[in-house]
Amino acid sequence: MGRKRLQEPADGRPTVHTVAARAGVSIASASRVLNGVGGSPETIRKVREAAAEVGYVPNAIARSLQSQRTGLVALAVEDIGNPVYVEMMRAIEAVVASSGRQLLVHATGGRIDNETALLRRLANRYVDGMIVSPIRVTDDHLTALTDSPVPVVVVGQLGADAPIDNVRTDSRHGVALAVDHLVATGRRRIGFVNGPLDTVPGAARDAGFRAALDRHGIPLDDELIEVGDFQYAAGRAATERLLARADPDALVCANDLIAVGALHALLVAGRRVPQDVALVGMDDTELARMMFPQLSSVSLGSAERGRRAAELLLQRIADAALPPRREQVPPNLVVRASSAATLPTPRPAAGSAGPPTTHPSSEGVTA
Amino acid sequence: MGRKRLQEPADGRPTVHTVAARAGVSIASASRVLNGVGGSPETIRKVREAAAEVGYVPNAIARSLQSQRTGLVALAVEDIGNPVYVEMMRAIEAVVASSGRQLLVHATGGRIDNETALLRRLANRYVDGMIVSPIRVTDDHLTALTDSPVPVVVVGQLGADAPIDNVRTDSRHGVALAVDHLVATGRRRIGFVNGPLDTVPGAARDAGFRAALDRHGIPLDDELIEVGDFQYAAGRAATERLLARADPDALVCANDLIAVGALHALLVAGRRVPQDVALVGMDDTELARMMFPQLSSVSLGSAERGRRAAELLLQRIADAALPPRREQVPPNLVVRASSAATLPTPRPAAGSAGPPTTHPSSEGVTA
DNA sequence: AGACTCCCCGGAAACGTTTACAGCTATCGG
DNA sequence: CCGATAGCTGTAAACGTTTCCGGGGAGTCT
Repeated sequence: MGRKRLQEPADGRPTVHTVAARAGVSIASASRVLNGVGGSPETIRKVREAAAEVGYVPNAIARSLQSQRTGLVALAVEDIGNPVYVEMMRAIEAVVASSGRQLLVHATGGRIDNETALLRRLANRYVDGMIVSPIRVTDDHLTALTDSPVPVVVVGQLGADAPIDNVRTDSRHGVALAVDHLVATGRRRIGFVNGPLDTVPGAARDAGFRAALDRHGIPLDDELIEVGDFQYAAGRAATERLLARADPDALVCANDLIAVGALHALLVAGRRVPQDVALVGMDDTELARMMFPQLSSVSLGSAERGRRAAELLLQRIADAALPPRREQVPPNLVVRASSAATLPTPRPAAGSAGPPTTHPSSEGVTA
Repeated sequence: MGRKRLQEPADGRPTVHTVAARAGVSIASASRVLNGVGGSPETIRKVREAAAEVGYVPNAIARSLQSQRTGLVALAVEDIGNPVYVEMMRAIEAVVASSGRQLLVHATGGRIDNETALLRRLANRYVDGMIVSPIRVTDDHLTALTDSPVPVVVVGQLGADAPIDNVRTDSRHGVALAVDHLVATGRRRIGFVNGPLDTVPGAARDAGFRAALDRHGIPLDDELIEVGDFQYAAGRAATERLLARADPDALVCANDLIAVGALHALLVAGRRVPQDVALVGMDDTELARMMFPQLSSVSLGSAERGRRAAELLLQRIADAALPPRREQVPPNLVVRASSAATLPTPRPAAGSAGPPTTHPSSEGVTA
């Protein structure tokens, strides 16, 4: 039994060679049995036995090299602490795990160079595919996306013509839902706390807010608009600035973190929510339900978008020849205590673009 | 120039063979140049040029197979939505990234089988090391940990004798800090909302609470103790149950999510915080600062523990022969508005185990 | 009984990289 | 002028797996 090459690595971990030698079969047979394809009952027994005895576990890297797939899928988001991404991640992880793959998470911090570097690194094939949710999109991004050698799915807006799988929502319309609701419940001095205007969601929400006010014939008051970034602290600070110069009776916030900051600022300033100021957040994360009062929020279907993105990605991994697809998840206003209709003269909604679907709030305000 | 094997893969992506052929050198020379080791000026030029022309990117998997390291580090935690793990993850990611590696995140959902499966899967070497923060520890765990073929660092308590790198805190003492503080500010009917007692942190915190009351000579009232799991909803429900049968003047919660749930329940029940009930959470996550009033919380140094764990792991990856180490991060009470001393007869702390270090709260209660 | 089919098995190639080894050239010192 | 040395280069092995292919044995059908 002359063996051609060293079969036992110095670190003593068993390989398929070890198992084969011990079972007295060829590595080909061993491999076949271990993969459950073929093998006579006798060899199956011998190989299984030998594998169990030496505690054989196949090496994932060697397998990947051979099969040209790693079983890994990456997700790149700006901020892993933002609950909206947590929800998205959970949904993605569920789909990815059910396909027997694992999820690799990158936090980009929203830095462009970081993101493109990540995309370019895809070329080394450490991962089978990637889901990315950029908040800023540059040309550099687009080229990196289009000539990525592994499948990429984008969550969020993208240039209309880019031939890249893409699942988006309509946050313009989302803001409109919020404004419609506030107007319908009698609010008129509606403020807006947004994220940076040079981000895709920031710009879309700004446009949505202006359009919605316009549609209701409410003149735009720049004093009622503030901008920070998409974080709690910025939301709170922005709201403090806004309150220092204006007196809103309602506030729309570009995401839930900002809304939580705004709530804090409002309460510190002695405003009652919703009696003095109604508050509507965006993303409808679990954070909205944790607050007191619970926050109304426009769901942008983050979990659903995540789920769809993961499915698109898996399909594309399975078949690279698929045409690029684009899916859209509609926004959906969830009304809770923070914008309950407590103004003296609430009027029924009129002329709003489609009746907002509302989930019943689990609780009202306890006065 | 007869070539021995097919050099151009069907998918047309360049390999080191492509580059070598194009540059007119051997693959060994090409590899050497691309790795920046050796090569004459002339070959360096030719190879660099050829690589640039074909857009060569080395294949990470093949490299891993050869070098026996993947450049990946895994983190397994129960719930990726819990802000305490987000903070820990951020710290770990920072360390890991600065070593040129990437972080792979697993959510175990606290299910034992899930966790041990993950540990056993390590045997296939898809990752260079792993940080795991189990909330339950079984014998199965321990054996899986000890005979893991790749380095593992545990964040959290572990059997005293287990020869595994381990960074822990003293949450018993953490609870004591909270109780001391509440007693010192005049509270006597101190309730406790804990997580499951069959988890390591749950058991430790329970023991800490009982010991602290005992130390202060306060009789234990089982009516004032409730148990849920470590989530917001459970904390809220548990607090509702507690309030239905008892009348605490303070509440210690086993983590911040529970504390947020408790705050919600208290406010819904019409109790003022901190005037009627003082509230102290645990973990000191950003959530504590987001609430109104801001929550006092016992920091267990999650970021610090994460950072240390990552460093231990990297060191062990570099040198497997290191003796097992154990590090400890002390808890630290941060007092904020939710437990401000507003009772009529606050007395100074006496006999408490070491003066609690307190960060000044960024704001008081606005009455 | 012979031919054909089916299945099982082992050798060897392949995935794409790094690297030990040996051969070669050129330079330098004696 | 010759031997040693240093530096570069190419061949080939190695990492651990899967899979193609050809050979052989057993079973079946004609």
